[in-house]
Amino acid sequence: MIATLSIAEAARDRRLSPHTLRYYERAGLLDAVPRDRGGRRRYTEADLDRVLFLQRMRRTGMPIRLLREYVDLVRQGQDTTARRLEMLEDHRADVLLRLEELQDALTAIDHKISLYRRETA
Amino acid sequence: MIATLSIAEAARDRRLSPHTLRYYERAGLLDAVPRDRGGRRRYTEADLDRVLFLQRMRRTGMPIRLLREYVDLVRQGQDTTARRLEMLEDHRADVLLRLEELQDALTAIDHKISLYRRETA
DNA sequence: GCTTGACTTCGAGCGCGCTCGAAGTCCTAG
DNA sequence: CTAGGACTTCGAGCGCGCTCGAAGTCAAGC
Repeated sequence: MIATLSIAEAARDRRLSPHTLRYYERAGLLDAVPRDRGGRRRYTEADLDRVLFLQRMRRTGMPIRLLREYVDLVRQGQDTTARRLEMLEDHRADVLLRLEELQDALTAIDHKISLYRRETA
Repeated sequence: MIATLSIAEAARDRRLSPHTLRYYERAGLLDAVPRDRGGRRRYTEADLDRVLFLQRMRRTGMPIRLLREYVDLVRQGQDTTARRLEMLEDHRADVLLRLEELQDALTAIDHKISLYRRETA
């Protein structure tokens, strides 16, 4: 038998709150999480993988709305892969742009820091 | 005489809205912008430089609250440079962290994209 | 049987960063 | 003198992504 996790365990595992896990489910980002006899959620490895994916996308700025769209496509099955690929490529371009922005800002910050260091010394 | 810009010009120049420029001023992020006889703002180069700085910091996720704190330190003068340096270093660490996150996500996205490409082909 | 505590659903609330719109002022051109 | 348009202030509103709390349920341990 495979191990499943309670919401508290899953939350600890993925370093987010049970509130957020329920919110993601409500928001349509997780397929109906299986329940035990008492109606409590039992997270499977697949659920946790999905959460990991969501976290990565969220951290890189993909909005919930688009994530829901993507997840809906996954639910609709095989013939949506082209559209999903397109979404991933779009997001990839976004990430590259933000990488550039961060690099640019890093340069500026470093410049300013070195000015301050000189001044303070 | 040095050129100054109206709010519309400044906004165009910095690619943000007049609303946002006023908001930044209200939020204490810009020193009182000089006005013409009619009470309308005239942005100096120094103002635009400040805006550029703010934009860079905002784009890299520094909250308005911290920016106000920083700007307040600038207003307080020379003996706050140590604290300002500290803030910049803190933010720098943040940026590095987010760079790592982005890189990590990029790898994951690329992996997923290549899976989709294989599947679609 | 009773308590405890981790869970459930639901709707409301919050902090952030704008974004907008109403109402008024002022300069310029005709 | 008038109309137009770009500005002003002010407060309210909005979209996002959680975050929280109330009220109820359920299973386990004593």
